[in-house]
Amino acid sequence: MAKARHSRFDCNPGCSVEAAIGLIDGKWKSIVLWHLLGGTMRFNEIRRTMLNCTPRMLTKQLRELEEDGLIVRKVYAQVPPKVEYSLSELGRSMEPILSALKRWGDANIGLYGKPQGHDPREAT
Amino acid sequence: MAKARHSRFDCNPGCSVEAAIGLIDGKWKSIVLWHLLGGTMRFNEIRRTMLNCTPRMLTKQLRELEEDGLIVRKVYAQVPPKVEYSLSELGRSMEPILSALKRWGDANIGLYGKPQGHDPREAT
DNA sequence: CTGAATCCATAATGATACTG
DNA sequence: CAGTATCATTATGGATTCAG
Repeated sequence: MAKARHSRFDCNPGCSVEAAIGLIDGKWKSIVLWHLLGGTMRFNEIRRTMLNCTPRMLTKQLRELEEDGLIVRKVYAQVPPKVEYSLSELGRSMEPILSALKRWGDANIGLYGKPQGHDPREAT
Repeated sequence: MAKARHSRFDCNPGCSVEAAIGLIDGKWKSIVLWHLLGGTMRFNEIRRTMLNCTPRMLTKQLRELEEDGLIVRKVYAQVPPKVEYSLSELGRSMEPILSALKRWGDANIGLYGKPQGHDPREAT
């Protein structure tokens, strides 16, 4: 959780909705988490799932997710570099939220052809 | 739904997670929706639940939610003005998401004393 | 009461190029 | 491969004032 990057608890102390949403806002966070539900992934592997995300942005989002304790970053000391990202326990506990988002999206905006193409549960 | 304010479907066509999250990001949207789960509310009534939200911001968020078809804005032609906001069917369908957020927040960040103080379900 | 108008500060995101 | 660095742009949020 590091230092409080989120000064967004100004709704009121009990507003946990705000707290929760604060961790998965940002343009790509929820997507990353969703993909990681399917298992460990490497940097470029994640990138390939969202080609419009620049490495700069991806790095930043990953770092924040890591700070918030939602994902785990594992670096292999080798050349070429290898870094793996996976969900922490806390991150995995967001599964209900992510699933709810997915279901809602599929039901209400899934107008773009078949909803999936990459259901994490059927990924490696 | 108006014109596509959300050009955030760049993950991939099936990425409904992104689509869904795109509708409730912003600093206050999820909070507003959460509160409206408890029933119709007026402008300042909503404001009082998040004192750090300026009228400008609240207006903007409400307009966007309206554009996206999540809430309904009802204006009474009278003086002083009276405007009521309530969830649309679509907005109400987000209840699972909002509940998931709330539950997660309560479980993982509810370190600020008793979680509620305003459970919409027990509001008027 | 429910906003709109204006101005401003900062944060978020993006493009591009480069590196160990 | 997994990032950094730099620059530019845009989006977001806020303060304040005004109005029907």
